[in-house]
Amino acid sequence: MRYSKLFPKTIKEAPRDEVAINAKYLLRGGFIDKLMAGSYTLLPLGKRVEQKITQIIREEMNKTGAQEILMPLLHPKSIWNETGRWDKADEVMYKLKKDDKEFALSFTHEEIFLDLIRKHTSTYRDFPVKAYHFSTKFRSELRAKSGILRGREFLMKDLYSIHTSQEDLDKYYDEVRDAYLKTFERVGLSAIVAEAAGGVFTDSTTHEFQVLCETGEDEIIYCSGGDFAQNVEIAKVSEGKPCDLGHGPLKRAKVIEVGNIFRFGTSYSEKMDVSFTERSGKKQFTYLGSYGIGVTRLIGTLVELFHDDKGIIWPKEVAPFDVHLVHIEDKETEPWVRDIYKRLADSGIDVLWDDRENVSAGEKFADADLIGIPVRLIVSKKTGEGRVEWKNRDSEKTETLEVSEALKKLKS
RNA sequence: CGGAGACUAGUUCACCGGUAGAACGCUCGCUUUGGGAGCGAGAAGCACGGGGUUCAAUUCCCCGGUCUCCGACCA
Repeated sequence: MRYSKLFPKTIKEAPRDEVAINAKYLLRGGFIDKLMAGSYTLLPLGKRVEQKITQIIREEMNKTGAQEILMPLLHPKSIWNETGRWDKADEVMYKLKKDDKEFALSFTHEEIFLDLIRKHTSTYRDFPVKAYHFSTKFRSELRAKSGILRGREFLMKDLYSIHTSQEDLDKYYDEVRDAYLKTFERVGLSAIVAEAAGGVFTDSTTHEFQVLCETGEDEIIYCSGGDFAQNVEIAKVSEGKPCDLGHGPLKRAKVIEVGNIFRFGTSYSEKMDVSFTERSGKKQFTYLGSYGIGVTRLIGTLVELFHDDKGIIWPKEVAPFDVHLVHIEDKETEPWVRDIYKRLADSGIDVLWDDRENVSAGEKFADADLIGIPVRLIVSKKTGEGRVEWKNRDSEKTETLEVSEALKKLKS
């Protein structure tokens, strides 16, 4: 991709009042655009990061046997009345009325998934079913804030699973838990699984995936040995107490919640009459689980965690491009950079080539730092024909390499 | 929804009771090219909306809107 063609360009100054680091850098870098508080467009760069994350999640979900679907966002009032959540979740739901019919914009999909299941299953042989989708969630937050971390409309991956027994649900629940940890690890985050309350979703205890971050809104009490973590909202112990397994005192820390998993048992199935015929011929209610990962929030979290005073430092796995190729303008060197770009692209490397003319070297460096692609390659008179200067975004060290060496290094 | 701050050029800001300035960005020309380049020329704003005070309001006052922060709230 030629940077000269990329829409839009970076912005030198962040909007005046913006405080959240993720908002500042994502807006300045041209990853997102704000329509209103809590409502953002993912621009091409942001969309690329989202696609990288989405693909990782998809791979991990598929490994658990889940299948990808896409459920609607506009829901009739009737389906929400079946579980009583039309009234119970009134605060978070966006509701609309048109020609005397009432609708809600989706803030979750348990009801929709259960409706699917009751229409398309009948016997125990049809279970379990595991389906997920990536789609927008609408939540009427009292106050949208912290940039992309708390929007009124955001992208989420939600997975639903339905089983014929609590044991089967529990087994899959643990599987998803591991898949989530793997997913977060792959995008560059180390998540802590914490016990929490279920809010409008369930009265039973749930698990949240929390990432340590000073700017987070949640707080957990946890053991650094990894055997205990609870959201402070339900924690019955306090920091400083020794943990049971002797890993030293419990700590209290600010965190960002990037995912969560719920076990509903038969509570929703009973209300919606989602049942199956078991071997004996008897009718039984099904067991529901639901599991979410906030995709847009994940992008914001990565920026909060991985940046310096010049810009973003994307983990390799989710960076919008593999390489930021910077050409320091010079007629003589133009064929060199053209050739190098082609060689990189032909080897399947995603390259953002800053081909702008009449833009100083300093400005190109500053933009490269802001955008945060992990590897910066420079082509100039100084590097020489067929050679590039390699610099990792997270280091000050540079080295000049033959293109073939750089290619080898990129492939490894 | 309560509290605080803000709203003036594309952006960041300044000024001011007498209808507006800078920087950056943008356009054109020349010159430049290893950390946000230089010179010259140019385009660009009825000052968030509405009301009030005043001879005169972008400026003071009131109402509304929007944004940011704090709080309450929260998969």
